[in-house]
Amino acid sequence: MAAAERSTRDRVLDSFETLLVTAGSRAATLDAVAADANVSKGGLLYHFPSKDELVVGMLARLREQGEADATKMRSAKKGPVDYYLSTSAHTGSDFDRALVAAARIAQEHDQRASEALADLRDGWFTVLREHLGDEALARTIQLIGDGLYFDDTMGLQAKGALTH
Amino acid sequence: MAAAERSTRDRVLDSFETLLVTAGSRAATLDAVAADANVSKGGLLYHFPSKDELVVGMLARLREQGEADATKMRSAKKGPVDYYLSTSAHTGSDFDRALVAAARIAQEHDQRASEALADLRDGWFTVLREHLGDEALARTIQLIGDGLYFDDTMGLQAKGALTH
DNA sequence: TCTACTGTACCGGCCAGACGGTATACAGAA
DNA sequence: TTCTGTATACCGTCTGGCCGGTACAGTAGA
Repeated sequence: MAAAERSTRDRVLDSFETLLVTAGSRAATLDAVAADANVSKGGLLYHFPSKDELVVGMLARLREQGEADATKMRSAKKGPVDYYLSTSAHTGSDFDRALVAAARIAQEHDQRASEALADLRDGWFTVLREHLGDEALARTIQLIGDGLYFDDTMGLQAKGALTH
Repeated sequence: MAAAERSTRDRVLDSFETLLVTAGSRAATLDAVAADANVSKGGLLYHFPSKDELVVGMLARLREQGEADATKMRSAKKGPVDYYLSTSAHTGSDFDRALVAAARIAQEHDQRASEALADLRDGWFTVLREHLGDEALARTIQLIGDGLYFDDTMGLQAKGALTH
């Protein structure tokens, strides 16, 4: 208990994301989230008064993570393209999980989630275009990244990966 | 009622897919599907004794559509690559809808749906590799197609599309 | 008469959310 | 330094509604 001093609030969001990713939105019920986060239902609802607030909180955290990622991408040793493609495939990071979780929410026609994801993609695209100086090429790189990401989140796994 | 003589069974599957795609799996309830298909709940359960059977029926139809698509791809005028990429972005076809619907189901960790999707992708890959004679290139083309597809199903829309 | 339904009535479980507690910490007053 | 008040961070139960599924009686057309 000394290390890993994660707040209840963060633990709840972690569990919400994990359930969304591993079991789908149907399974991500308040009870399930509370149980996974080792909080009572009442405790969960203290931090997030409704399920909708849980979504809002998750997306807010995603945006923070996204800004941090864009910064890392800009200053990556091997350059933004390599960074982008190598992190498009599943890395198992918290950011990854948040991304997939947001995608699940977006599918239930949630406007805010779709916007958050679109904004993230815009951010990456901006960095790629700045670096490459070519809009069409930047778009193609992004499509390949999307493809890698897609294959991975779908559990399809592209065997002959482009990266490495 | 003269034209569009679609069977009740097919109409139910259509509605199930449509609801999955446009509103997510949470919204695709038996009641909602029945209402959308203009069938009573009893009528729906006459054709599909359980929700699970609805999934099975949907995947069976998807596989049929998939085989037809691979055949069309092989004999496409402008070649398989053009056909593949131009149909990766949303075409609004029944096949498209079935594909996205299956992806929604797959996300709720449904093994059968994941398998059906993986088999479809294998089929496309085989055609691409046969035509191109290059495994790595075929894989890259498929990734770009996945990217286009991903962007589209996520409602992100790649503005400077490759297939314009 | 068989198929393909309609419509209604029901049930058990699950789910979001409401609500009434409880434990702890800290602050100011006496 | 003890008493009182208040805020924070929870716990656990309850309720009303929805969802999947059952049951069954009826019916129109081939």
